[in-house]
Amino acid sequence: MNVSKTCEYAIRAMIFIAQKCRGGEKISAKNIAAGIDAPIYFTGKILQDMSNKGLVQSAKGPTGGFYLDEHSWHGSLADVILAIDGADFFTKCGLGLKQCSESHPCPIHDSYKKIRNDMKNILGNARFETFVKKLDTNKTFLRSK
Amino acid sequence: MNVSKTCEYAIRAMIFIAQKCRGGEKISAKNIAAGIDAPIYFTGKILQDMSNKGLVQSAKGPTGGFYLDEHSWHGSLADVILAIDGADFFTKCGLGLKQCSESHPCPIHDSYKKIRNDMKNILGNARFETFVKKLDTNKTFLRSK
DNA sequence: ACAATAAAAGAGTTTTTACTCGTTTATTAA
DNA sequence: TTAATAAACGAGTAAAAACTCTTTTATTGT
Repeated sequence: MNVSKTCEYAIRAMIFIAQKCRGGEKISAKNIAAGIDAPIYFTGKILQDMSNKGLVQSAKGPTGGFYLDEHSWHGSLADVILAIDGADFFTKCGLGLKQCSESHPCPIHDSYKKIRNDMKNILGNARFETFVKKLDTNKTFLRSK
Repeated sequence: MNVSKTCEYAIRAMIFIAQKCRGGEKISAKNIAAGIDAPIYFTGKILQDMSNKGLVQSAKGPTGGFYLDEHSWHGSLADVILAIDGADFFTKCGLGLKQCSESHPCPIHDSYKKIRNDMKNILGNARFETFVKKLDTNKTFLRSK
């Protein structure tokens, strides 16, 4: 999974917001950083970027913070990766060839295509809503103990 | 596939050497770099490292160069990744959590484990010998047109 | 012995990614 | 109407990854 660290933080932040903000509540960058065990200022920057890209919504001032509108709430992990890291994850050659296609394939083209399609499916179907319940019941976690 | 660019070059170099050196011939760093369309000095450095790690064999002087002994020849892509990038590729959490296990899993632990196991299998069974024939007959390529 | 060849070694530079921090702007509630 | 709060913005620094280049060492064929 060649996602940047930034993107990992973004995904964790996204899932965390989804969990915490179902009722329309907002949550601050500080609390998000704490909740996902990520560097605070850096998390702030990432959230700013995510907000610019429409992945999350934000409001300034006291009672402000980040949240998800209806549309964002239904998004998937694939959306985050695409927005943060770009299309490379879904399109780039497994061996880094600039040119790699059906008609000019690298040696691992076929097998890599297969696992990548699996990833595409998994990530595209991994909606934020999906994760909330297990987080609530402490069956899954977004940070270390 | 979170392999470094260095590792991509290493894999391509490895496959290239396998193809070119079946009869015990040796091939220079310069020719390898050309054959896989990689920066020449950098390729030299990577080969040096691969040689130190026993992934490839080398000989100095005229008629010298890189080649594969019996053992290296039977290696797999997984071996290269492990030697160059370390175990992270095969073990690290998909969301970058320091602590992620069956008993303390991240939200995508299970689905990520599945694709990672697929990758493990594919990469572990991808022996260099496997690739040679298709390269010979120009059905696959290690560089752009 | 020596010139040519090629890897090994060492010490860089450049670029990208990760990460910080002070200042400004918007919003709220007292 | 002002103090407090929180995001937005700008301009950084730090660390890691990618990449270069010169010098040294080993080997070969002449």
